Amino acid sequence: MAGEERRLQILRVAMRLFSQRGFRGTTTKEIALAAGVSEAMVFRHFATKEALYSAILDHKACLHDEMDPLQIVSEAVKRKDDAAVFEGIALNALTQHECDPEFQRLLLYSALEEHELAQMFWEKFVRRVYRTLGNYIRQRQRDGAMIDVEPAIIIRAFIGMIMHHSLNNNLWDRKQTLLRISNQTAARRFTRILLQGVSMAKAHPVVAIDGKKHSRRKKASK
Amino acid sequence: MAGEERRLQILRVAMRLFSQRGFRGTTTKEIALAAGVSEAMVFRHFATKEALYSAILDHKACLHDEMDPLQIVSEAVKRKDDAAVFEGIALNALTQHECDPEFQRLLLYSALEEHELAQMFWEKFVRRVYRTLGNYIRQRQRDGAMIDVEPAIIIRAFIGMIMHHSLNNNLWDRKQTLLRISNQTAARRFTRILLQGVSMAKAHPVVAIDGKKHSRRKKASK
DNA sequence: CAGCATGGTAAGTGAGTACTTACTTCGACA
DNA sequence: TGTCGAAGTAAGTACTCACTTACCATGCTG
Repeated sequence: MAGEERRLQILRVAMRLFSQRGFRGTTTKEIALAAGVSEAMVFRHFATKEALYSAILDHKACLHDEMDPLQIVSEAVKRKDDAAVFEGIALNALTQHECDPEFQRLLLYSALEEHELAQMFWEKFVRRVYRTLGNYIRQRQRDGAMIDVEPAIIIRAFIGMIMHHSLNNNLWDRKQTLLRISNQTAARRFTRILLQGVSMAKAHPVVAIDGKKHSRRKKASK
Repeated sequence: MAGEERRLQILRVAMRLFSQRGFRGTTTKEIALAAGVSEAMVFRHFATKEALYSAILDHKACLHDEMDPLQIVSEAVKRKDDAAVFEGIALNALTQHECDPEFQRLLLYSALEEHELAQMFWEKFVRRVYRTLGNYIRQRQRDGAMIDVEPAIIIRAFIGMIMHHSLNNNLWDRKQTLLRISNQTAARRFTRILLQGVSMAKAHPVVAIDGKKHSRRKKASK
């Protein structure tokens, strides 16, 4: 097998094992075995185990580098179609997490182990999401379409729903015993809750036991 | 130092180290050193490293066992004061995560490493939250106070906001550069978004569980 | 005082672990 | 055909790991 080809193969195998067992939990021998070569070959292609790990995170991270999450919904952004914007982002994220559950595990491991490349991913990717999506939200607030709270809070609530749902599906509750819905449905429902939650609609009436309505304290905020 | 006392001391030290570096990333020698005893003492109190780990998770988990998250807001539940119910739960969780960031890390590590006790925690604690909070939500749906979607979705959205926010604060963005708000504010804002998001208000007429009539988008004009 | 339970340690042990070295195989091509 | 370089390996090396053994010290009790 040619050099570059083998290198990639080892990389892929290692990626799988690292994501399953973490950095310290995976031995170079196991990687070699799973790749069908001797341990020495692993060290011919990657100077150290650490270098192999870094190569993997680099490889993964650079895929996400190019991707601007708002680009995929740029049409909807232009139309100011909030539902399409948020649903698009949600569906895209959920689908990606579903197709590549390795990545989430890898990222979590590296965050826990405080690997610098996890932080790099955060700086580059997450920060950009907060910036670009934040800009969009600010725009919509100026339009009078959304309540005037710090955009970062709205983003955190939204990303929280999505990430937590993904985390549930491929870490905690893989059988989906607590909640089994399609990504489409999840994206639609979460978006609906978020958008109605930040819309300008007046505070919702709370129906009490006696059936009387007493409006909740004037928009608790501030 | 007396036996039981030493045992607890080793447990606490190990808890700290395991939460920082994970199970495989922590050596028994380090634990002994940090506890100021010889390695042999660790093994006098805990048969194996695994047993020590289990003792820790047990210790932590049993604290959470007794705690019913709805109990803390039982007054509000009786009054059917949704805002107080959800805000109380959120604030309680956020505060706990802030006081004891070790626990979240420990739980994440053990979930990634597929330790059975992480699953036990999930089964016992999370499942109960979904059950009891689900019952409350169903009640409120019958009252006509909340939209008729699967309660688990609402719960997932809510817990997602909270957990993700905590995870941000003590794993990804400890300096809180992206969003720095008090737990009170976070609880209030998240609750507001959720409750308005699931209220019967007509802000976003997304009819159709069946998906027939998608007449959202009406604010394009602005 | 002997006996012994309790709290403690120094110095191992064998099984890994990351990484190295010295060697073989084999196809391309001058 | 000879040789050169790249793909590949078996068998180390030096070290770390969880766990053990054999022993010490103190103080309590009959």
